[in-house]
Amino acid sequence: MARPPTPLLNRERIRKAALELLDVHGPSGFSMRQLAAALRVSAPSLYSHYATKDEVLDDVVDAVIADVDTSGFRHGWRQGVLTWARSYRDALLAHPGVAPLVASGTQHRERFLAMADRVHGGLVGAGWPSRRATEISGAVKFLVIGAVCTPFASGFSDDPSVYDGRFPNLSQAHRLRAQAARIDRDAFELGLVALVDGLAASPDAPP
Amino acid sequence: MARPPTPLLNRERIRKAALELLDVHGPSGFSMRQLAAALRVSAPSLYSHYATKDEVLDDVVDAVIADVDTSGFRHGWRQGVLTWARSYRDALLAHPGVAPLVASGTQHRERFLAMADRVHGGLVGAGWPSRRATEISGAVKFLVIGAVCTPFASGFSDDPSVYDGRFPNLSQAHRLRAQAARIDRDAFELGLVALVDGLAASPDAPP
DNA sequence: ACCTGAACACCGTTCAAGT
DNA sequence: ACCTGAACACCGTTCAAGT
Repeated sequence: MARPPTPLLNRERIRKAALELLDVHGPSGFSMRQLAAALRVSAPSLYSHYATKDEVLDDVVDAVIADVDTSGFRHGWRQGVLTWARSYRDALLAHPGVAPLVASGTQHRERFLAMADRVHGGLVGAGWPSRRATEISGAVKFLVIGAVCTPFASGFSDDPSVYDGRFPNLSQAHRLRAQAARIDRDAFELGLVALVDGLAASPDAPP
Repeated sequence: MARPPTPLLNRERIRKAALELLDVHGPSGFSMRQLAAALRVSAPSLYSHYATKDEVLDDVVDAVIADVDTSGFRHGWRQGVLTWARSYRDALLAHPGVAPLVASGTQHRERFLAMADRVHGGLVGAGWPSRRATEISGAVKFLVIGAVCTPFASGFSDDPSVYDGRFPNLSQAHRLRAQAARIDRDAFELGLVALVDGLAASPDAPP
């Protein structure tokens, strides 16, 4: 079936199937051949719509980032940063397979730049020096990316005998795994609020 | 040359060559076949010493983590956290290819647990409730991993025309790239100090 | 025990060929 | 323009064979 009357594929269909494949099988289970199979098409067909695998993944990241909320700066820089960071984390947490792609990408995409632009504008508009605004954006992004790339609590074993004796301070660590999602969120929230509080207390902080 | 009198390989030689290969070619350029070639050996030979590629990478991570300094808790929890976070970042920044491996790994390795144990012990010993200590460890780790996985400033383009008009707040963004390393460090330092300051100001903070 | 070449089931991507 | 099968240069890993 070559050149069917109505095209079998378009970028949107490919992007949606790619996101689904990432969600279900994770980044390591994602391949152009698997993606093509999910779309009931041969692998080279994808190259009529995307030049490379990375371009497909770039588009997926872009779509996920679209949900990030930068409107909070209307209510001051603190609220702006809190809303941005939380919605950024939420968006990536909804698609864990996408997080590593955000971390490693060079992110020249429109939506990334638009997001960075609004955040920087919000901070400078509130009175932060441009230089400080850049650093604050960076620090918050680090926290979000870290929180989303490396689930902290789930990194521990759920077998208590792993810790017994050898790591006395982690003797309760096996309980971490059971509540991993909550602990990861609490750790993120603690870090985010402490960071914003610390910034508010700094000498050059705007009111 | 089968079964030579003196073995050609051992885990240490493999691990060192693997780290070098990662440093030079990055994670995407790392393969068991390339590693074997660097050691002037056939690829299957590696499987006499490591069961899988992941096991090799695990060992490399473990060796890099060995440099992390958790001794600062002798001088109080603030100094402990600052020293830990900075040396953790330094260790990973010295081997950028290793950072994504730390982020994605489940990290059951001895040295990870030993590090987590000392940090948790240091925080609890200083007077933080165990629960809070876990969250603080997590938040700091998020910041470090984020800082090391996703170079912030270098994610921007060095072509000014990319920003002109469309992203007014980023009009100076092309200057970021030139000083990317310094800006990334400043953003990390700002975030780290603000986080520790914010923690120190919290209601349940020990003296 | 430790190394080898051959082989299996995968990759991303290119290309000539079809409509 | 859009899709196909065949092919190229790669993967990680297994396995029988050698010493």
